[in-house]
Amino acid sequence: MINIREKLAQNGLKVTPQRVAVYEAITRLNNHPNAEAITDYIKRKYPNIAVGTVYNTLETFVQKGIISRIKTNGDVMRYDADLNGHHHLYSRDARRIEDYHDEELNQFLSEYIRKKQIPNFTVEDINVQIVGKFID
Amino acid sequence: MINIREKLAQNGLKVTPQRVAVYEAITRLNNHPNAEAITDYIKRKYPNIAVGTVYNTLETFVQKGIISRIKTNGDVMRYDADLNGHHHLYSRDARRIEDYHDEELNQFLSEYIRKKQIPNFTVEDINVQIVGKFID
DNA sequence: TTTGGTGCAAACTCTTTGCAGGGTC
DNA sequence: GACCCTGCAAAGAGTTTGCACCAAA
Repeated sequence: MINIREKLAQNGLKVTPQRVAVYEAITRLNNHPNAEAITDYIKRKYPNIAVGTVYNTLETFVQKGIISRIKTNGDVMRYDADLNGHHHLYSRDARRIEDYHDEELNQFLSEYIRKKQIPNFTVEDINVQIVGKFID
Repeated sequence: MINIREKLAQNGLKVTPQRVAVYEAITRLNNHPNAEAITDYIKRKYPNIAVGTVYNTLETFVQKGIISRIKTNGDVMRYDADLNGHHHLYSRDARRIEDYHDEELNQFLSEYIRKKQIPNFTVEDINVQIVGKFID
């Protein structure tokens, strides 16, 4: 869990209530929310926040590496505040996305890919999507 | 390489020039094209095809399992006609997506995940996204 | 004749952008 | 005051939908 105020400062970004709220919304919601869910959440506390601000903030955060975008089926953009290497479980339609932490898998994959040496490509990150059915 | 006419028939879909064209566009372009690229490609041959038709067709194909959607950063929907288990190399901004075939990796992953038994989840498919830099 | 499927255009959703106002160093 | 950030509203891009027409079984 990072301190968002410090993180903003480190990146030369002003610490504003909106930015803090956006970051907190993502961590609290922790369902890899989209911009709408984030905005709704924040509006409970700051009813005046503008969607434009939310989108701008999210984009800034992604650029600075404070959060990351999660790959979806292309319908909406979704965000993740957890930057520790982890993977995701997807429902078939990709509406539901949950974390899958597996250090053993991480180890194996980075080692495997390092050895494999993909031609004309420099690997920066490896993400596993496990698609299937959630059983509740 | 499947025979699209047969495939359509098997799925109770009428064999129309548009449907065949959409399928061929995806295989020919083979850059995991979006609807726009597919439409542009088809228009060279059938200038009258409607975008609505392309979208409808793509959705139908995905539902029937004739093609699949590729996960993106949420900007646009992109499609893949190759249903054989394979993975993808992504540029950081996810604009460029290339195939990564690796049977050894497939073997390992399906075996690994099978053994691992993720609670409350039935695995149907595993996809690895390798994010990094293409060197041309 | 009934049932899809297509073209066209309008509608809708999600995201980006321009601009005026406000806060902060 | 210069700069950055925000709210608001409009614009833009991508996708979906409704409807009339057409073609094939």
